Amino acid sequence: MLQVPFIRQNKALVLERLTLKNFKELDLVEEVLALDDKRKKLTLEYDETQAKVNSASKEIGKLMAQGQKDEAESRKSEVASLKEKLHPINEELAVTEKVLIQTLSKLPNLPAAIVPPGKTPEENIEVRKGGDIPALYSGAVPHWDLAKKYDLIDFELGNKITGSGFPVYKNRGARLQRAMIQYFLDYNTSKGYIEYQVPHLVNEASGFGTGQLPDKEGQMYFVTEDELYLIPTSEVPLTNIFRDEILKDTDLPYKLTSYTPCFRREAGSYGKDVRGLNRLHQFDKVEIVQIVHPDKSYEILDEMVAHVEGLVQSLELPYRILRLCGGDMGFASALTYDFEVYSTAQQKWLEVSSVSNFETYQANRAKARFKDGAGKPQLVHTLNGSSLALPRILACILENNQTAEGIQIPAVLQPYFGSDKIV
RNA sequence: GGUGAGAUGCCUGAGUGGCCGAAAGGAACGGUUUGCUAAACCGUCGUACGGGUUAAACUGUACCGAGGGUUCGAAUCCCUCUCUCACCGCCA
Repeated sequence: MLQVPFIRQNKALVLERLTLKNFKELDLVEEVLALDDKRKKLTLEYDETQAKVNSASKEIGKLMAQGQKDEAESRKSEVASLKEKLHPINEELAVTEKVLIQTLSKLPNLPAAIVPPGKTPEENIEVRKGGDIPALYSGAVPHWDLAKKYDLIDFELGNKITGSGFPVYKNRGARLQRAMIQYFLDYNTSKGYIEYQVPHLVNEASGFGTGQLPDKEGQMYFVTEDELYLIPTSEVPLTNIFRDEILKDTDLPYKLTSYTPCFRREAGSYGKDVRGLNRLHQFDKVEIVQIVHPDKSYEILDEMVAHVEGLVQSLELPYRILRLCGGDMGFASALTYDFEVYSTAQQKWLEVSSVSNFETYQANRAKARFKDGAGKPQLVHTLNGSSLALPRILACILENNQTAEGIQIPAVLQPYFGSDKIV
């Protein structure tokens, strides 16, 4: 959530930045300010009336102790009339506060100064690229054919057990997935990230804290009976570890990593985008999260991008790093870099990581704070990134490394996989 | 799932209607003492939203798991919910 005092002091900037994010409901800004004014007015009114009640009550107590019953009774009736006023004020205040939060929640985060303008993925800016796109082997086929040929993934079996988008990995396909998880986690922990295993279902407060709720409700699977959501990414449980916490500034930054499956409904996706491993309802991902001092977050964002880049490079895959334009960014993000790897057999780039700085947007929703030098609570900045999402990496390894003799396994994965080739 | 007990500040823990935003101890932080460490001593040690101020000081309101109720007045009494613990049942 944006902070109301900030909106108040920087209204023009807020409107300009929201426009860059291709946000249309600009009237909401004015609405938020009006609601906040109303909230303040009602708060004052309530507090003043309640103060009168409190002091009268104290006096009644004294009068009773002194045996001045008549005087006490008259003060009682005075309090009663004050309380009649109090109830409606209180109710209106509660409604106003609720609507304020609801309205404020509809405003996305403001894009950082260096976010390029644009509405579509075509307008993202390529900031770096690396690796060579290999010449296409003459007998090359897409990964879904390779998966069948080498008996690595059974898509039909997933259809039977659950539905489309829930593939079954088997044999060396399953082994390769496990090898990647292991390697990615080891890579992250070697750079100071603390490994976590977190719940795969979260409550509503957690969904709100990271910005998935209420807006992206349809993206998450919901377990009605227990009112829990299946996580769309481990960002949600990891970041919510810090919800309603006041941290010590000397403990910052917190660096966390976790492997979890991720569940996404992907309602409305269809066609060739969902072929094979390209877009799934359940997939595996290793995530990195940092909780940092506001002064350091952009420096740390760069550090995280470099961290993920090192991981992609070690897999020897052709990649590019994009700075997302305003219109392509996520709701809660202030600046996002996407990593894409090139799938030779499909001849297209596939997103395998998204690294973002949320500044105080999530922290304000989750009330994640630290005590600054003066001992005052201040919102932290939160960042996260995939390191990495597995299915598309798997697709690219299979497609790019295929030869007539089989599929070559990247050197860094071989110790985990137990072999250098799939034949 | 059943039965019983409980939920107070960073922690332990007192508080059963007004003097309680909350005793006491511990931890932590700052300082004094000390050759260093330890000990001792002094001080600080909630959050949110308002008012106020250049900023402070100061000040109002709320919060003792959450929500509601009784009362002039609630941490304290009542109701509902959530969670925790113990025992039983079931079970990886």
